[in-house]
Amino acid sequence: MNEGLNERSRQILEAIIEDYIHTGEPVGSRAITRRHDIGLSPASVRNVMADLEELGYLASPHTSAGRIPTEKGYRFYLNCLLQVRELSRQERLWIRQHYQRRGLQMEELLREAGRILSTTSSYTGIVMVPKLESSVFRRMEFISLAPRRIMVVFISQSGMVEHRLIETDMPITEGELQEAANYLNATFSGLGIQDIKQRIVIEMAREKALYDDLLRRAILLSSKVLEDDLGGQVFIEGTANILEQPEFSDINRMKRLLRAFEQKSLLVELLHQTQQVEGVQIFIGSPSEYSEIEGCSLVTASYSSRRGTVGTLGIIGPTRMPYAMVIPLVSYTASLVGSILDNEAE
Amino acid sequence: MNEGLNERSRQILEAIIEDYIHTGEPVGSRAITRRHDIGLSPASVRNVMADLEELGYLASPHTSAGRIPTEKGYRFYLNCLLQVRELSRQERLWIRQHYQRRGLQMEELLREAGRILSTTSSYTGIVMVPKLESSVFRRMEFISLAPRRIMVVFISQSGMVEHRLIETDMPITEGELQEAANYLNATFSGLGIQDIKQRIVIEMAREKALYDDLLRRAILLSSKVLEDDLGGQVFIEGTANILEQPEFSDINRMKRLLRAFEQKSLLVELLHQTQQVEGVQIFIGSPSEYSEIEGCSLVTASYSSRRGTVGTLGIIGPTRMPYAMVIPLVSYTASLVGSILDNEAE
DNA sequence: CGTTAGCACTCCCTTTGCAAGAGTGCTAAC
DNA sequence: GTTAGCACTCTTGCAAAGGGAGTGCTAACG
Repeated sequence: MNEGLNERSRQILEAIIEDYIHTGEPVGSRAITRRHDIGLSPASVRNVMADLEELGYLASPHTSAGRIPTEKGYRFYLNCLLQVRELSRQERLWIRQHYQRRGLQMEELLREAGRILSTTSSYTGIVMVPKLESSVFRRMEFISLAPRRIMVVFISQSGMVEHRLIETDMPITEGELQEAANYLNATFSGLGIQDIKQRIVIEMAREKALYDDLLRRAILLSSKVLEDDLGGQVFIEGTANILEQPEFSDINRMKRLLRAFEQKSLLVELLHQTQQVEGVQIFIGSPSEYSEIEGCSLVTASYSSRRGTVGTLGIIGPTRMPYAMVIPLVSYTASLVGSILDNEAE
Repeated sequence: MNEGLNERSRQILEAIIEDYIHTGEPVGSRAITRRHDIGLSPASVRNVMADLEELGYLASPHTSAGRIPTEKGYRFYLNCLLQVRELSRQERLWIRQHYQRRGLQMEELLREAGRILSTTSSYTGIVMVPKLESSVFRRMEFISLAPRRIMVVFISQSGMVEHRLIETDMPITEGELQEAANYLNATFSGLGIQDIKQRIVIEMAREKALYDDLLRRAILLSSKVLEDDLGGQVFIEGTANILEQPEFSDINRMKRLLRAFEQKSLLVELLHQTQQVEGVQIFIGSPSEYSEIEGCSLVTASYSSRRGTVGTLGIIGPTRMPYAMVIPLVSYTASLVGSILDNEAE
């Protein structure tokens, strides 16, 4: 775990990273000795820094600048050096106060969570709406718009609402629709979407065996509704915030990041990856792998309600980020959102 | 209409504005004589330019730069000089092809329209979803989530779907809800929301006189649903596009614009203002009035379906914008969206 | 033998000065 | 009325110079 760094090296590495997080400037040996009490002269610190650079934890932008942490440096810092403090009671209270508006719909709640994450961190908040896949069916309604055009409204246990338009091959009357809905609601209510999909496949297989025409149609309808992935939307709040960071004074970097925000697919992918994992996840954008968010970190955590709905939220900011503040914020927000979802759905 | 400018001044003003729109650089007298055939020497052009500057149509960034159009200059250009060509059949076809995906829900259609506006203009597309106020009621459904918690799904004639959560003072059973919905649907279907609101006020007034408890509740429910403004959302698509424009190499301007995009309220206000007007509207952001979008222009047009739903769409870009291309694009898009809405709602 | 002071060196950043270029406004001639 | 000529202004680019910050090395110190 300590990766062969002795106590002194670790201490100095930590000092450098924390100073760098604080100022954003490369940090030199003298600055360290001034700001931290390590009982060494700048020259000694320099020796250690040279070692750390050789080991790949630090880098220097040019010969006569100070050092900045590398990706590897950050990783080590996050794994071994950083101790995340818990939020104090006051801080918790302060965050909780932002969520006071009750009776929010799920979508609004999550958007709000993104906004709050963004403003309290002064970075960009990012919330992935739960995939319907991961939720529990409550009810669906069919509303006939035209003989062959049906609006389907779909509600999950946790209060997610999705609607979509489907077109049928044959006209269906309102009455038939109503019956179909009743049948489906009675059959599927309380089941996970995954299970329902499987059930549908089975039912479809013996479709011809169904003597009841209506049931057949109901099954067909529901399969149409569920065939596309619902949900999985991403809210990004506070885009402008992150651009205040000095690392984005480079206008091209800024544009690249904005494009990535607009695209969203990259973020969806990343968020989805961390979905399963318990606790706070930190993803550091490397120039090689995810160049769009080079220089950025994603701090995320999954939230979930008791009903099993699962989504991810977090913040995205420059890798040079006060993790000691951000990590508990994200973690607490995730649990808060989870419990609000539980309450709201009652 | 010609505001006292003689033919020559107008010709030169047009030449300057068009050159400026094209290059983005202040344009000097020699450049004019080279690129346009006006049979005058640079010196003569200079005289005219000095006059135009005096009259407020042009300005010079500094003594020895060329001239750039002022706001007033642009206005005159738009009113008197610019002749908007119609789109060719091919161009229409080309745009139409982007809208091929059928069966889109209204929301998705409008978002898509924003995206298409953005990519074809290479500026930022902006679409205001119709205010529910302006639409015609089709149907609502109540879905009971908990004894006192009801999800209301609201559908307009043009296929807009809104849902919201309401809480009631007293528990209502599913059966009662169903009856209430039936009653409201029967009573209000086909009426404009405005009318319905009035009706509700009247009904509420004689609430006590209603012996039927259920009807009273139904009215109460519907008033709760309609009390907040629904709709009026704004989609902004292609933010990153506009930032490619050289006028936004100034990073602060860029940030200001992004903040305005995030805020949206300013845009909602502007779009709402132009809602009533027929045809393409152009709004030029002035440093005095709407400083957030200083240097930007909004080119908008209302779209409407036969059912009376009305929204606004358009693009936002730098004031230095090829209006001859953008205006017909916006205009055609508005009519296209209108007619798609008509078809989709059938 | 680890630590430290001293010092030369490197590199960035800002300032300064200068020259080139573009465009104007004015005046005088056509 | 139009145009050529010219002095003037202002920006832009470039190069040189100076200051500042920080390093790496070496030699001395405890």
